Amino acid sequence: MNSKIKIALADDHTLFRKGVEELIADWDNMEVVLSECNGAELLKKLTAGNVMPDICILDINMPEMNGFETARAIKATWPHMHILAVSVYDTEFNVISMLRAGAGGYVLKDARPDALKAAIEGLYKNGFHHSELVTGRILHQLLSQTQEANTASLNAKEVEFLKLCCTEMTYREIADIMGVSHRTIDNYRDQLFEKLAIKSRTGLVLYAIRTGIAAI
Amino acid sequence: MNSKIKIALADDHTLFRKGVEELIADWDNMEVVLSECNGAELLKKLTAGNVMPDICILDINMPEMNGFETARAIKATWPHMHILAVSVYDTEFNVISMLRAGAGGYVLKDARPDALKAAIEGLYKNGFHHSELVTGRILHQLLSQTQEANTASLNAKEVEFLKLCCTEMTYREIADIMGVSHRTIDNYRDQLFEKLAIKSRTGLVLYAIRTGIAAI
DNA sequence: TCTGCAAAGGGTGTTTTCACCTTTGTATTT
DNA sequence: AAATACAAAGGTGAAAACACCCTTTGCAGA
Repeated sequence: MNSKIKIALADDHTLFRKGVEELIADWDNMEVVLSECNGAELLKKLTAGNVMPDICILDINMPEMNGFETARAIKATWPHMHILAVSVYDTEFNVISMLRAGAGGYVLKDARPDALKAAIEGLYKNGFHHSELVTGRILHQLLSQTQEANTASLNAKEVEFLKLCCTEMTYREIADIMGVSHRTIDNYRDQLFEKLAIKSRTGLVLYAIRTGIAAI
Repeated sequence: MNSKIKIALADDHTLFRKGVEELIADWDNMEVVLSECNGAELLKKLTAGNVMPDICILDINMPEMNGFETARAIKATWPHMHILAVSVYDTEFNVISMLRAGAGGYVLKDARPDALKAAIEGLYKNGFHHSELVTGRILHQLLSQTQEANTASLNAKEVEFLKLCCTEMTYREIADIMGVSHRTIDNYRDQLFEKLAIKSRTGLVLYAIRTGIAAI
């Protein structure tokens, strides 16, 4: 064996992160060289350049800088860095967005440890690793949708609106907070309905929470 | 040292659970004797009676049987069992409900490992363990509220209804699924509004997700 | 047996949400 | 200068959500 696979972790759930560190410590072909609580911290450490990991394991839902943003930022500077996404949710949207952002693999937090190990090894060796589950989901999604639509890049207004939707305020009250007419709020809502294939405020709330846009 | 503190885990996030197992394995005064993916499984194992842990660490958000239900069920049969609640969320409601359900301590998933260790040891020794954060929150909540209201013991119908609220179905559609009149659904909703001090469907959705009633 | 309570369901009216389509102002392109 | 594009905002009507108050039914306890 030449040398160990160097791994960086970013996850705001410290207990989870420490747990993963312990798991990896038990595997003799890899080691954790960086362990940060969010993407911004990890980027700082990477930029400092003291250690350069082979693989970054990123939680999708992080404060400050979430998994999507972090992945894009890392890929922008280090295009060959391998990224493994970790999340509690396995929605098609999450998986696809993370892969689009440059991740080479996707592991759920309720995966078994050997699945994590396999993902890390596969990612290191081949540059990607996908479980059958994820492959199946992605194929289904990519095939079943009529293209576009789900790119779902939301602008700042839409994100702010979505967050406010996750409260008991009516749209009129949200309009007041955002300083626009309630008609404009109607437009925001209708655009999001269209863009995200949603039909109700409840749908917006669920979407915002699942994607981590709303903190809950 | 006499013998190790025997710990049972119940958490549907396998990776997290395995991580905690590893952490505990590093501490020489305790050991994991049971590790299950939900409350129902844990109860089965406890009932089988082959091993009896000193402490049960329960995730609040589990499918099948969540932390609240599991804690109550365990306390009903083994009133002296110590229960440590673990959750991603630190809402007052979660903390208080869990303590009411019989938990002697509450740890967040983003806690540091030594906080977990301290909680386990404190719980074993004193029967309870509360961080200053949790103590402060509870005091605030208990003092600031005008009593009652938040007992919030929901019956099976209400729980089913809340879960269905976390979809894009209208109340009429929910009524069809539940096999009751949409008038009855109005009653369920109005009762929950009253009971939980909520004013809108969005509020119900947020409540259901925060408490783990809805899986999301 | 009577009483009272709780669950299921109904009536009615207001507010909010949703759908769809139009107008206005402003900035950018050609 | 004209054409284009887009965000903001208005109009209108239908559906859904919310509020409040009422009746029936069944069942448990005095």
